[in-house]
Amino acid sequence: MDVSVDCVVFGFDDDELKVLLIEQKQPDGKTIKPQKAVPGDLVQEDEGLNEAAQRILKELTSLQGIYLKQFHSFGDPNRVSGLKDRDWLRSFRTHPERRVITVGYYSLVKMDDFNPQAASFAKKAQWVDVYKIPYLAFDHNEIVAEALKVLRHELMADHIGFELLPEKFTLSQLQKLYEIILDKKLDKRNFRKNILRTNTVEPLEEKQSGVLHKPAQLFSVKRKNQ
Amino acid sequence: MDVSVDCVVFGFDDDELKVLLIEQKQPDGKTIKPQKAVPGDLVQEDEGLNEAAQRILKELTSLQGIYLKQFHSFGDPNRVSGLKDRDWLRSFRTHPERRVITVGYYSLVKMDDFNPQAASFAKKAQWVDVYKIPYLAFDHNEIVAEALKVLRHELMADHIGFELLPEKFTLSQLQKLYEIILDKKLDKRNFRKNILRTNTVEPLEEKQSGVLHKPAQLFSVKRKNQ
DNA sequence: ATAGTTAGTGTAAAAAATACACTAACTTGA
DNA sequence: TCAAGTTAGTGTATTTTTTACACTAACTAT
Repeated sequence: MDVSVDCVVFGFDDDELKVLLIEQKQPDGKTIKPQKAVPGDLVQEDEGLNEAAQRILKELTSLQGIYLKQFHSFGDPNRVSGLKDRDWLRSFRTHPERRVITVGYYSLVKMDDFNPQAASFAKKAQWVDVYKIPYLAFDHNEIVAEALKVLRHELMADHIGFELLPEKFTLSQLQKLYEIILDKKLDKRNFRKNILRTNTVEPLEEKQSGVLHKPAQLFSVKRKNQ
Repeated sequence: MDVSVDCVVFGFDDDELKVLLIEQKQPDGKTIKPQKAVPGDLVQEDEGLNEAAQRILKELTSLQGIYLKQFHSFGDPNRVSGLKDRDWLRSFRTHPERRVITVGYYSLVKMDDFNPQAASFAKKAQWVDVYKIPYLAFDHNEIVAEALKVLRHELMADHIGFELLPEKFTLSQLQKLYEIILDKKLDKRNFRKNILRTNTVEPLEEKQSGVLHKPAQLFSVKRKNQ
C-alpha cells in the first residue's frame, strides 16, 4: 500500500478564488489526454507527512515555505484505479497497480507572492477558478471540494483570510475576499465591525491612490508583538 | 509502507469519561511488559478506511455498529519504531520493521450499551478514565489527546453528547457529562436554556424514582421527524 | 462644475450570553 | 410524622453580540 499527500493550494487575485492545479505530463510516446490534478505524490520512506507535503508541492510547482494544513485522508480502495488514470500511473509510478491512500493538505496563499513553475511530472502549473474546476485525475474533485468546505469553516472561525491579500489591502478587498470564498454577500458595516474587533489588522499611514473614487484606507496584518 | 487505523472510543458512565483501551497480548514465550493501546490495526488491501475502522474495532473489542469519525492522520516516520514496541511488532506483524501511517478515528458511545470483549491480539479490553491514561504503545497518547481536543470541539459545536447517556436521562446528567468532557463547571440555569433552545431533547412522561431527593424529569433525544 | 464611483460611518432592535439564589419534592431516620 | 439531607427546577436583570439599514465624503474624468 502506498501513501501520498495531495496539496490543495488556494490563491486569491482580487476577483476570484483559485486553486493551484498541475497538468500531468503525458507518458512518453503516448498521446492520452493530459489530465489536471492537485499537486500530490507518494510519501517517501523517511519523511513525515507535513514534510512530504512541503517537498511535493515544491517539486511540482516550486512553491515553497507555505503553511500547509492537514485536513482529511482519503482511502477508497479504488481511488486511483480508474481507467482514466491507468496510463499515467504506469508511466510515472514504480508500482502503478498499488492502492494509494492519500492525506489531504490545504493552504492559502497570496497569488502575487508565488509564481508556480511546473517541474517533475507536472507539465504545467496554473491557477484555476475554484468554481470552474474541470474533471480532475483520481478523486481530486472530491478532495478539492472537501478542502473548500474546511477552508470556509476555518475562514470564519480563525480569520485566516489575510494570507490571500497583498501586504497592504483595503477592508473592501478583504470583504470581497470573504464574499468570494464564502460565496455570499456580507454587510459592509457589520463586516468592518467584526474584523476590527478581532484586532488582527491595523491601518497604515497610507491611502489608495490612482482610483477613480474616494481612496480607501490601507491596512496590514497586525504583527503579534506590537 | 503500511496504513493502519486507530479508534479512540469514548464512553461515559455517570461519573467519568473513559476511553476504550486494549491490552496487547504478549508475544509467545516472551515476558515483556504488556502494553495498553487504543484498538487499531492495519488496513486491508480491499477495504476503505471507514470500513477498516469498523472491522478493526469489532475484531479487537467486539464493539459493532458504532459511528466512527475520522479526525486526523499521524505519520511520523518513527511512530512505531520505538524500542518499547519492537517485540510486539515482531510477534504480531508480518512486516514488523515497516513504517506505519495511521488514520485516527474517534467515537462516542454509551458504556451501558457496549460490553467490550477482547479478541485477536487484544488480551483485555477495558474502559480507562480519560484523565488517568497510562503510557501507551506507539504514539497512542498523542492520538488520544488529539481525539479529546476534537471531541470537545464537536461537543460544543454539534451537541453530540447524547450518545454518551442512557436513552432516558435527566438534564443534570447531561450537564455533568458536559462538565466532565469539558473539564469545567457550567451554570445550571444557563445550561438548561442552551440545551432546550437547541430543540434536540424532549421531556418524557416519566420521572426519576428511587432517588433520595426531588426526582428529576427524564428526557430523551428528539427523533428527527417528530 | 458635474457625473460616476467606491469609502466610510452610527444606531436602534433583537438575540444570545452571563451572573446569580431561592423554593420544591423526594427519602431516610429519629 | 417531622426534621434533615439532597438534588431539581425556575426567572430576571445586565451585558454582549448580531443584525438590519442609508447617507455623506473624496477622489477621477470629462
